[in-house]
Amino acid sequence: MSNVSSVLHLIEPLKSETQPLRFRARQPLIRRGELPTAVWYIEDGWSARFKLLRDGRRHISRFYAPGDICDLSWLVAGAADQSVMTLTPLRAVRIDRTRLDARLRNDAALGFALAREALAEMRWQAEWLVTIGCKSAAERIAHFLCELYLRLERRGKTRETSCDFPLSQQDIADFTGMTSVHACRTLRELRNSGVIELCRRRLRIVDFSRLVRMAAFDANYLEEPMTAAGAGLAAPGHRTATPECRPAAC
Amino acid sequence: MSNVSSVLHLIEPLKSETQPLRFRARQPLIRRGELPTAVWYIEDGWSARFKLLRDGRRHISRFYAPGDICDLSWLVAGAADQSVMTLTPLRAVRIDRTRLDARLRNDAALGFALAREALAEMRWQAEWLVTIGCKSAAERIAHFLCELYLRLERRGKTRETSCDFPLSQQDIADFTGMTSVHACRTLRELRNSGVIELCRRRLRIVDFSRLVRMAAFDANYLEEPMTAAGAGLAAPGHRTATPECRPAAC
DNA sequence: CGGTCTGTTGATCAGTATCAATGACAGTGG
DNA sequence: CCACTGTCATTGATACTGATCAACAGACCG
Repeated sequence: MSNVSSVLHLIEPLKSETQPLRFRARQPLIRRGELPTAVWYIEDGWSARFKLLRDGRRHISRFYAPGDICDLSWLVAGAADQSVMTLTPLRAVRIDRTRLDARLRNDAALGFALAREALAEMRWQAEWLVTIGCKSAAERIAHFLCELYLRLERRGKTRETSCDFPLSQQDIADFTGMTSVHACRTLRELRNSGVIELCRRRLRIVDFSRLVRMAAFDANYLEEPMTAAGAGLAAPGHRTATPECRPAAC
Repeated sequence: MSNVSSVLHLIEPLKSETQPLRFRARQPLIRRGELPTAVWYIEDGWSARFKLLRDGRRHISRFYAPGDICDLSWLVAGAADQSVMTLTPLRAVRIDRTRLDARLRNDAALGFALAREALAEMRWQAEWLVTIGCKSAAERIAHFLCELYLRLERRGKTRETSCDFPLSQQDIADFTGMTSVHACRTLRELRNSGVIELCRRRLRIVDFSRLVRMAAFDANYLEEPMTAAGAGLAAPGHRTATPECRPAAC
């Protein structure tokens, strides 16, 4: 993902065990409140970072797919404030936190790479905040599928136009902020309209450009035209601000 | 904010200008798609990071208050993917990006501090994702007010139990993912129930503990009891998972 | 002053949640 | 091999949160 010196490359010598560890599905990798002693480089399988509220509501704030590191935020001191559990059987390499932490204090290249990685993650989260914050159920799910597919494609984890998709509708719902019932209906619409196929834990993107349009998604973040100044054109309606910050709707 | 060597301390020698710069209210600090040439240490005033969708929907993903750096994510290469505009008149110190970037490659302490800062920001965003993703309008606004007050308190920007609050209801709405009309009604409920006072750009927390309860907020992240294992107790209803990840509702 | 923005309230509507029931399927143990 | 169990996807009926539309008053500003 990074260009010159990725975190993955730099932490290579820190892998504690020669053999990656294996976890069964639906096992906790960490529980909220625990102190992480390591981060995991995920070679295979999926997991989810989530939080439970007292009344049972659950929200998933992040999925980890093969190639992800789970979780960089554990490198700041203190207890994990969200839990992580595997969704499928998982194979992951353990990277000892103490050793990584110690090296970070001396190795500028590693610190730089880690900062870059963290900042990139921040950008992704900021984008997803916007999606959760103001898009419809259909847009949220379409956006999620676009993004997921592109992420897996960059890692060579897609075949033709399809990829593994081990998530239940409950998982999708908890990630996109809706109920599983509504996720079900929304997915059905997407399938009925012919933009995706989804069965037996496999997702196939039939019409990517249409999915992108349905998502109000832009891989290069093209949503906002940002014409030269956008000035001089006021937007109508309640959601209006001063001209220089509110280009006209289109 | 950090303990030993904060970013703020480390970037001290990088401040490009002796005098901080001033901006008027409602001016763009950056527009989406532009290449940032500096980050800003905000001494006084407020601003917002946001994104506009084609149809005019706006979502604010972050407010910057005095003491914040706007924005760390600009240190990764490439164009800004969200815009930032001032909400009030602003006084900020310019920190040249090229110089910061150059120093980052050699200075392990700076890289470490920056990484810590970025990771802390990630954690905040992940928490806010949960809030936006699964809480009610009243909970979201209450949560926001709790958090804002605590953040300002840490920086000594509160007096008694009150603080400046220059945000319009439209700003609050765009941040918490609702309409300004609904934000208005929700704020009114909070005022009517006597937990806050809010007038003439000043917020007063009358009953903090009740506000916390209304927010399902926990400053120390206490929402999830995370009893020893949480195991053996299945939760009812649609939003159910395996026992080890789903402690009973309460 | 006259325009613009903000806060406010009321009436109505749409999107999504909730509740309930069912069928398909996988895993388990007798 | 088959009943038993639990999970998951699905559908229908209904309820409710929050959006939308409309109108107006006060504050602020040129």
